[in-house]
Order: sequence, then C-alpha cells, then structure tokens
Amino acid sequence: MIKTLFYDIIYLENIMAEETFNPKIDFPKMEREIMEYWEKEKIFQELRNKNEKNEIFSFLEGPPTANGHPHFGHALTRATKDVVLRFNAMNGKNIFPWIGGWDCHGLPVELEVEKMLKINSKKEIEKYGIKEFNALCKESVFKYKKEWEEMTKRIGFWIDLENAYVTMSNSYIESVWWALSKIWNMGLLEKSFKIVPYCPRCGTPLSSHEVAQGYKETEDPSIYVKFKVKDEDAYFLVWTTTPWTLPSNLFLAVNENIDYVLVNYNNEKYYLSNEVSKKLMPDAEIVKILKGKDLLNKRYERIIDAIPYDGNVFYVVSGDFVSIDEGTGIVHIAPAFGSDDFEIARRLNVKILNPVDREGKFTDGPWKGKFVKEADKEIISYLKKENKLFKSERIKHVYPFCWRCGTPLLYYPLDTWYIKVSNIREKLIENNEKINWIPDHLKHGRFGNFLLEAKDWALSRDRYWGTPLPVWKCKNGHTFVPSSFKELFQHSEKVPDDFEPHRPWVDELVVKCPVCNEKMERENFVIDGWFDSGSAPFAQFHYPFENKDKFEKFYPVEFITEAIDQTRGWFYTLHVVNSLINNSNSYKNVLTLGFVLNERGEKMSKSKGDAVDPMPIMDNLGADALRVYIFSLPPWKDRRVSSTLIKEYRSRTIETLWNSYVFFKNNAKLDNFHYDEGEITESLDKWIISKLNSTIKCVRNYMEKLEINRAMECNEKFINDLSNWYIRRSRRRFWEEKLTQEKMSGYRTMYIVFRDFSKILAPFAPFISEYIFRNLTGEKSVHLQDYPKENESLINLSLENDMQSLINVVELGRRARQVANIKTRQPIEKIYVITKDEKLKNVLEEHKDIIIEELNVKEVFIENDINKFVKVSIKLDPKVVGPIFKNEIKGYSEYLMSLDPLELRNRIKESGTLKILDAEIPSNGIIFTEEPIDDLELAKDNDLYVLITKKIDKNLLLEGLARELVRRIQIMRKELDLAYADRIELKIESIDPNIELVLKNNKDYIEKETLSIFNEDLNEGYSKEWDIQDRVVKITIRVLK
RNA sequence: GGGGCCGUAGCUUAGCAUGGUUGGAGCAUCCGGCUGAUAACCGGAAGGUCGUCGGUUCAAAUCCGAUCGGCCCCA
Repeated sequence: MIKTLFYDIIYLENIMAEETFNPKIDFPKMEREIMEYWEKEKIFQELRNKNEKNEIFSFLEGPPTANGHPHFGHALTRATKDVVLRFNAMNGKNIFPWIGGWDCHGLPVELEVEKMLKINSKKEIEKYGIKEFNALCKESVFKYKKEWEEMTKRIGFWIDLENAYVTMSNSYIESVWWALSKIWNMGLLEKSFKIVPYCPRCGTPLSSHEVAQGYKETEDPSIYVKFKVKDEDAYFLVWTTTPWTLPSNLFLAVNENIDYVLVNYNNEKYYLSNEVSKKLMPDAEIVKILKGKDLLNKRYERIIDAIPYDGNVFYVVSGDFVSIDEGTGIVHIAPAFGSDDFEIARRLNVKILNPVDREGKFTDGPWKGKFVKEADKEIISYLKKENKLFKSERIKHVYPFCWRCGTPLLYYPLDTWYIKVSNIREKLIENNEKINWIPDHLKHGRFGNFLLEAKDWALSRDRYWGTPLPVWKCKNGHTFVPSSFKELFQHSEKVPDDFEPHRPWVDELVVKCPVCNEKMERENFVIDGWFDSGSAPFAQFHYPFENKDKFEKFYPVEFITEAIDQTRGWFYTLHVVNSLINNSNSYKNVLTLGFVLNERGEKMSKSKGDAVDPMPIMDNLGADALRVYIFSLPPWKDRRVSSTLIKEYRSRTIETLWNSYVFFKNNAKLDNFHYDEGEITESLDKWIISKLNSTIKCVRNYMEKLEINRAMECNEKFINDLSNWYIRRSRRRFWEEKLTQEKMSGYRTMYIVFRDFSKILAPFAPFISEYIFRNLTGEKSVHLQDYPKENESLINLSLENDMQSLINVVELGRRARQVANIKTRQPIEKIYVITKDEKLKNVLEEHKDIIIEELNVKEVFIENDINKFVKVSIKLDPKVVGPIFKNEIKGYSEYLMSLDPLELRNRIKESGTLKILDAEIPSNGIIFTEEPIDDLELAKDNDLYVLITKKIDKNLLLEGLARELVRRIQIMRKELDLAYADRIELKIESIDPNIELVLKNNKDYIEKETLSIFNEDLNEGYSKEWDIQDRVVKITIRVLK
C-alpha cells in the first residue's frame, strides 16, 4: 500500500526519491534546505563563473548602513534587485561586479556610539579621545551586519557579501580623496561663510539633501510683534515663528512693489500689507495706503535691547523675497539666522549679531545659557510685558529637524566647505537626459526639478567619524589637497606604522607645504557621508589606483534600484559626484521603489519603532511568498504589508503551482513515466504548450522593460490556466489504467511545462522553482539554466482563442443548469449551442467531448439559428416612448405587437432606430425578450447561446443517482485515507425502489468509478448512512487485501 | 506657498498614454455546485456617486480646469 501523507519530506537527500508527494508542504523548511544546498554546492559561485566571459550587465548596490536593523523596506529593495539580476544572469549576462557594499561613515554611527557611552556632546567625545571614539565607531558599523547578511540570504538575494565594498576602508577613502582633489583642481571646492542648516546637538551643518530628509510637521509659536516707528506714533507689525531671533534683529524688510496700509486699530496705528490687514483686522480704519518703497529707510526702535550692538541698523530695507503669503508683509531680519537676512547684511556691509553659541544657547543677555527654542516662551512673555506683542498663537507647520537625532535645526552662520554644484547645473541636467527613470515622471518631475535649483553642496562636517577632508593649509595661505596617500606622504614627516586615513591620524600627521615648506594644518573636518556613497562607482574598485579595466567595463552602471527617498539622497549624490568626476551620468536605468507602509497605511519608520521585521514573515510563509507578493505590485507604488495579503497571494500562485506539480508527479509515478521526446498529440496539450510559450514571451518582454509586476501577472495567469483548466480537464485521462497515448502526451506536456515554467519563475521565486526543477530533472540547479526563449511555432493564438470560447460555452452551460436548478451531477439529455461564427462551430464540434464531460450531458448540437429555440417577444418601454407617442401609445403598441419581432430586431440592428408608421423609435425604446421554448433553459453571452433540456427521464435520473452514490463512496474512501489504486468491497442498502434499480442497472459504472466489487455479504467494514435526495442509503466499504 | 504621485467594491487592485459595447479581477460575504489536486476549484448574487465639482465631446474612470483627501518632496 502506498502511503499518501508525507509531512516530512527529506528534501535534499531524497530530492529525486520517488516519493508520493503531499500538497501540504512546509515552504519555509523547503527553502532553508534549498539555501543550504546552494551554499554547499556553491551554485552562486558557479553561476558567476559560467557567465564570466559574457556581456556585462553592471549593477551597483546602494550601500546600506549596517548599524540598524534591516526592515521591510530593505527586504523590498533586496528582492527587487535580485529578481532583475537573476533574470539577466539566466540570460547569460555577466552581472558585474555583483558585490554588496556597506556605508560606514557618518552621524548615525557616531550617535550609536554616543548613546552607548552615554555621552551627548562633542566636548565629551574629545574628552573620551577621538582615536578611541572612532575605534568604537568602526566596531559599531557592523553591529547589525550579521542580521543584514541573514536577511539577504534568507530572501534569496544572491550577492557577494564577502567582497563587498566598504566605505571606511583605506582604499575606498583614497579614491574619495582622489575625487575631492580633482574637484579642488577644477576650482569647485571652496570654503565660505554662509548661513547653513545646522544641528546644534551634533554641532555640524547639514547638506540640503540631508535637510530634505528631516522635514516634519511641528508646532511653533506664531507671534505678531509691534516694532515702534521712530518719531511717529505707529508700529510696524511683524510676524515671526522664531522669537529667539528677535534679540538679533537688525532690519525690517518690505517688498517695494506690495501695497501697504497704515491702519488705526484699537487706538493704535500699524503698518502692514494691505492684503494682510483685511484678514487680520478687517474692521480697522485705513489711514493711508502706500507702496513698500515709501516705507524704505524709516527707522524704528530696537525690539529687544539686550545685547550690545554698534552699527547703522534698525531701519526698513528692501527685499524682493518678501511676500504676503505668510506674515504681515514686513519681515524681521536677523542676519545671523537666515540666508536672505545674511545677504542683506552683506549688501549693507554691517556686521552680523550672533549671540548664540554652537550648542544653540544664548551667550549674552537675559537668556544667557538657555537653548534658543526654550527661550522662545520667555521672550514672548517679555514682549507681552513690554506691550510689544500684538497677537500670540501657535501654528502647525513643517520645519526641518536633524534627520538623525531629531533636534530642530537652526540656520546658523558658519565657515563651511562647499562643492560648487550650482556651477555645473547645466551638466547635471544634460546628464539626466540620458537616464531611464522608472517611473518616468521622476526624470523631469521630482529629480529634474531638484537639479534645476541644485544648491552648492555643504560638504564639511565638524565631526569625527567620516572620510577626513583632505585639505591642508599653511600660514602663507597655500592649500594642499593630495590626490593620493602617496602624494600626502611625500610631504609628511614620519608616517606612523598604524596610520589610517581617519581622524586623529590625519590631524596628527606633520605635513609640510609643497610650495613653501611651512608646517600645514588640516582643515579638521570630515565630509558628508553621502559623498562617500556617491563615489561608489569608482571607489568600490579603488579606481584610479587599481582596476582601471574593471571600472571602464562597469561604468556607467546599467541598473540601480532603491526606494524613492534616494531621489534626493543617493541617486542625487551619485549623479553629482560622477557628473563632476566622470563628466557623465553614472547610471542608465534607475528603478525607484515605493515605501512600505504599515497596516494603517502610514510610512514605517525606525524612529517610530513600527518598522516590520521581514524575517518572521519569511519564517512563517516563506521567502518566495514574500517575493512574489512584492513583485505583484507596481514597484514604485507604496504598499501595505500584512501576512494576510502575502498569504492570499501565495495561495493563488505558489501553492497552486505546487498542487499542480504534486498532481503530475503522483500520477506520473504510478505510471512509471520517464520523459521522452515523443509526440504531443492532444489539442489540450498543444494549448497549454502554446500558453507556456506565450507566457515566456510576455515575461521576457516585461522583464526587459523592468516592468516586474506585469511579468509577475503573466506568471500568475499561467498558473491559473495550468491549474484550473489544463489540469482539471486532464484529470480523467490520467485515471485510465493503461498508459495510453493520450496519457503519454499529457505527461510529456506536463514535464515540459513544469521544467520550463520553473525556469521562468526562477528569478521570481527562486526556491520553489529550484525545488521543482531539480526534483523533475535531477539537474544541478534551475539557476544555471538558460532563461527560456519562446518558440513562436508553438504559439497558436487561434487555439488559445478557441479554448477560451470553449470555456465560455461550458460556463454558459453551467449557468443554464443553475437557472434550471439541475445540479451538475444529474445528467441531462441535450445541449444546444448556437453561434453564427463558423470557426467557433468547428472548434466546438471538435471538442464536443469536453462539453459533454464538463456539463454532464448526453448529446451536444451546434446550431446557428437561435430562432428555432426561442420565442422573441417585443414591447415598448413607456419611459422612453411615452414622450414621443403621448396618449397614442396604446395604438402603436398594438400595431407593433402585430409585426414580426425578428424582422423588427434586424431592422433596428441595421439602422439603430425603428420607423413605424409616421414615428421614429430609438433603439432603447423597444425591449426584446427571448423566452426559450419547450423544456429548454437558456443562457447567453452576446451572440453565443447555450440551451439545455430540462426533462429528466427515468434513465437519466438513475444515472444521476449512481453518480450520487459514487460521490459518497469516494468521500468514504478518502475518509479511510485510501490510496488511488486501492480496491474495495462494497455494499449498498436502501429500501428506495430507485436505488434498487440503480444497483441493478448501473452496477458496472459504480464498480469502475470506485475501484470496487459489490459484495452482498459484506457485514463489516466502514459503514455510513447517507441521505440522497430524501432517500436513506447505507453504504459499507472494506479494503480488499 | 511651490512641485510630484495617488484616490476605482469592505480589502488588494486592472483599465487611463491612444476617450467608444454592460468598468474587469482576486480576497472576504451570501446562495448553489463540483471534487481521486482538496485549507483547492466552478457558477451565481450582492457590493462601484470610478474622491468631489465643472468643462471639452455625439460619447469621459480615461482629456482639461478647479477642489477635497492621502503620501512624498521643496521653500
């Protein structure tokens, strides 16, 4: 006896074992074993070697920072990278260099270490020691590396992690220095004093793309402040959300072209913009209307006279940035804390007033020592007390915060190193034209717009753990930017043995000026970590010091993909760095992925702590399940993730495929089938082969265009066709005991289908396809196969269409049965299919057997005249026709009834309207109904009609009962867990005369269907009482030994 | 304030570029059926103001404008 239930298949050792499979498969377990197999047999390595000499498909891994947990978004990018790379590898492309990468430097790492050391300021870091601190940073970088590697492996992302590039390595840094030196030589690296977004906690400025990461909605004070006009009984009304900048106020600015008013409001006079006054104080009395330029040079009294300042200030200046969208049309200018403000001070040549230190605390005045944002409240109450406050509210608005530590940023005056990106804007825009963006709106939308106003890149960071800025200066004003370690060492006194290109080694190095031989000091900054990752195309190869050939083969990168936030992150810095260094676009195709949203449809974030861990999902449902779900949705769309959704999609795809495979495998095993290249004779077989080839064509086509979700849709449809039509339609022929020609044709077909489809699916679901492929063929790995290419000669579109029509007919037949309330198990006498399509008629004639079987009918007739079977009747729709005929409607109606409805219908079909007597009736004014004649039931779809006979005679009734009995016996077999081929003894008892007749007339049929022999004397065994259409029947069965 | 994307059934979504039968699926619900692949499958029902308003057109989910809502980005 063959056992049917195998819950623990030993996958690897017995992968070819001729076990009977059970559809219940433990996907995660199977996947883990496949993973081990890949590792043991070094399949990935073999694939790389296999394609080594082939055409290159270059790929660059956007380096993750390995000091945080990998979350779902990372799983998404990794799966997406993998499906594209595997697809191309199977197409023989040499994926190059197919290595991972790690982003090591930067604030996030420092923050982790600070947290660990329980310190919170730069002073404390320096006290702790930069060398020691950086050593901890270096260690911390790979804190989560193992987790990342596990996730990468688990999701089936094939990439070389052992040889991954590492941005903190000496060679990487040397390449970055080379790039910076090149930029210096181009004259595009410079230091200047500017107002920059600055994080007071981290003590460092941030670049525009970093600031862009940190905008958040927040609540701030919104106050209207009264600036007393000098020698005039009036105030300037000024609005601000940063009260702490008021002590540093030096000017007020107005727009010369805006209309202003002087109003009288609550017995005080105010200047403000006309527009704003209408909203803010609608009932105020307007004293005077004037232009902005009339206000220029008016002097005012200092708002908060707390910090000494000497200079010609406190008057109204012009600023074309002033608008009436926000505020009052009069803008308070504190040159230390805004770039427009700073420009004014520079223009008027006054010195700026900055009473705030690098930690964001007041250095002077009554709020000395207070963090500025905390001083806001006290400043507001001070203003109130002084009667200088017109109105005080709070508003919600978006404000930038430090993207890492969450501290509100200040705009702060600093000496900072810049890359003059604005100088190469044209180049950036030009190079962008050569990039294929997916989705394409990004090209001229979000990304293109960003390039149009590309800002200078604030490069330097006043921090410790990063690529040191390779700039040395001597007291004679010479600057030295070495382009290699060699060049640096040539000008250095004794380089320590343990030198590495990090702080503090670089600071301690004694460097002599190449020009005047004076001692040089390094500009003790590190650089923005985004410059590191933007340098990856060349720095990963230690170019130009090594691997010139590799770099040249590689560049520009064929394909990159990351989430959409990288538009202003990595995609941008790659573009900028390489436009500078290599004068071209650095990537050709960029696939931009949407975010992963939580159950509520919100963005998941590390800081909120609601990031979903992909590992448990893969442990429960499998990596393939996760992958195919990911691939089923447009990559760039945001998506919600939940086990339910993944599970649902899995059941429709992977599980269905597996069930189909089990069906094939188990039947083929019973027949001891071995694949030969014999003939495929059956048209159903030819149909699925045609579908297979169409699917190959479809998947290839979409994958080449990186339309992964469409490719996945083709896969999904094929699985559905295979399972729900091909296999269902094929079941009968595999029950034949003999190995018939039809059976062989089917086995060959299924072998080809599973063999080729596992290849098609391999990039998408690498585990299950590997499992099926190896189990089927015994070959080493599906991933070492060539990706299938469609065979056009096997694609038969007319066959595909015909089959669809046949499916339609069967569905209509079922509908007719349902309307007539005749269950499928009850055979019916005749079915008429009516169509005028000659070709379809031939198809149906050819496949009558399928219709007979699917619809359980004795005879099928294909006809072309529906009028033989229906009575067409006609009536007017009073709603439409009423307004035309008014009270004569009855007469028209009677006249119409007297006409031949068929002829009327034809006339309407031809002309769209109907002219009768003197009137014209629109086509929707007449309702035709078709009633089937005699004992028929009708179902129709467009011009295709299916009619069934409803009359059930005695023989049919008995046959139906026989099927009912068979069905019951089959259930009992199943309940006993019998194998397909087990034979049984059978006894059926009932007092119902019809059941007795069935036993007499349909004995052979029952025995054949249930592999049984009647035995009147069977008194023991498995026994059950059934109710079959109100007839009590007792069935007993026993296995025959 | 500006830019981009999105809004279709309870949920996940196709269709929109190139306007044209009755807006397709899947899940969930209900009714019925089938079953020697079986936590599968088939038929049917119910469920849609295609976010809203307006315009263009013989005809709009589709094109245009406005507006509301969500997300992302910029200032």
